[in-house]
Amino acid sequence: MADVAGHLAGISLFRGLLRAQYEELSRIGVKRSFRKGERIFSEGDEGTGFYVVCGGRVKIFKVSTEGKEQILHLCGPGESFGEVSVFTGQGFPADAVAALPSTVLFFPRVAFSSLIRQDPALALNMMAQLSKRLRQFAGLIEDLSLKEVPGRLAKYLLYLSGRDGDETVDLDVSKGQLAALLGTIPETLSRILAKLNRLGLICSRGAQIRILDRRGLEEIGLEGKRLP
Amino acid sequence: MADVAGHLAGISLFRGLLRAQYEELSRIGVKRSFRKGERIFSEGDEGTGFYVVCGGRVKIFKVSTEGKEQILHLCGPGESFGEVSVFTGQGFPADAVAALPSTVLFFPRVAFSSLIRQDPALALNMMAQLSKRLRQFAGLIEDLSLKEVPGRLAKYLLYLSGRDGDETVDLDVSKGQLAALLGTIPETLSRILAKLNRLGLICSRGAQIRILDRRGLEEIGLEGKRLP
DNA sequence: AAAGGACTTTGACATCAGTCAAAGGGATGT
DNA sequence: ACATCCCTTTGACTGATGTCAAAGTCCTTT
Repeated sequence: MADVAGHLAGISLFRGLLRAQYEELSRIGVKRSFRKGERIFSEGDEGTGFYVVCGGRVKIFKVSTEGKEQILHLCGPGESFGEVSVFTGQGFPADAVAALPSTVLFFPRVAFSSLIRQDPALALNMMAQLSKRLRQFAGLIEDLSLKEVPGRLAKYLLYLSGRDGDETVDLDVSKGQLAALLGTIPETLSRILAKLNRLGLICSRGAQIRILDRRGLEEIGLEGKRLP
Repeated sequence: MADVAGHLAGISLFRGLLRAQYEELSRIGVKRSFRKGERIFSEGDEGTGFYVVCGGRVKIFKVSTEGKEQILHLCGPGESFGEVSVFTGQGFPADAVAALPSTVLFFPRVAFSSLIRQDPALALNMMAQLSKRLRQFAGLIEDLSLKEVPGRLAKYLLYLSGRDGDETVDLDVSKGQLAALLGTIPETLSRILAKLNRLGLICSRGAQIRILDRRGLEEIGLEGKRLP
């Protein structure tokens, strides 16, 4: 229990709450562990609550009838998922699988609802979380509909390097998963990485990618320039 | 004022509030009118509040550098938009334009925030609204990434006919706008409509479309079947 | 009724990206 | 060290969809 309460402090969804709320949260939160690849829920399952990632990584995704996968979000420690079904009462809108060995906290819907009713700060944090995800989804829609794959990849590389401020970025997911994140397939991703290498925009060796021409990537990822 | 208060009762975001809250809402809400095509806000504009549509229709969309447009949502009477920037404090994530002559209520951010802090019912309604939009966006991402245009169109036609329960549906948007909603262009939409006609799945005359083979549309829109 | 303009349709074409197949490379476990 | 498996890369090909251009249709305005 003390362990659970410790986690709560570092989770943005639970920032700035009253002491009593933390105790209540750690009382209703249930810790669950999943092996890599293990399924947490499936699209359409009844949403009996939502989750917060403690450790590992959880993949939220959709699958087509032909088996192609589109990742909606990769949730790392401190991030929540499955909130949507708490507030709409329908089934989960997507699948969730542990992309790495993962530990999560599960908060049952009813108990959490009554908690959120009592604490405006918790409600506002939740609205901020939902809004953030909505903004991210709007960006993904924009990318899928209005950018070509090279543009999406360039933007993603800039995003990764922006976090570190570094010229060398490490892909934190396999290339197959990166393809699913960018709305394409591994073969296409591989070809475009090769092309960016040839053009001297990047220098990639395995999961390590050195950015050689940031401006060039910006033209492709942000300004819609096409590859020659 | 009485007029404004009258509107509030029928808006799902404001359902089930205390009488005092309605009065407060009608006090802080500002009515604004827009001509057809008039811009309400642009992506990146500072979000000083959010909107509720009273009459008309508001288009929320993204535009690519080449000018292609992807509609995120068409907001009709009773629907809200621009909420995201209330809770994240960043600029609006997309553009908003009146698709028809429209009247909206504007709720300034700060005043609304304090209101939501006082009334858990309003907070829960807002979370439900955000969740609903999130679910819709997840569906759009799925469609854009995992379905081809015929599938998206078939699904949309089924959606329209489901509302009426009727075999004949009327497109409530121009075909150009429908294309932007489905993530394609008018030429492609036109060709696919022609193909569905040829195959005997529908019979379209202008904006009127009669569904001749519902099962066939379901195979295309829901099961990923390809057109011959 | 005529004229103008916007929306829609059709055709020819280019191209991006997915499919299928096979080879290459790297990690893991025996 | 070796074998196996999985991920990744490359090649040849196909197909869906966007681009460009022109013709057609509908609606509004004069």
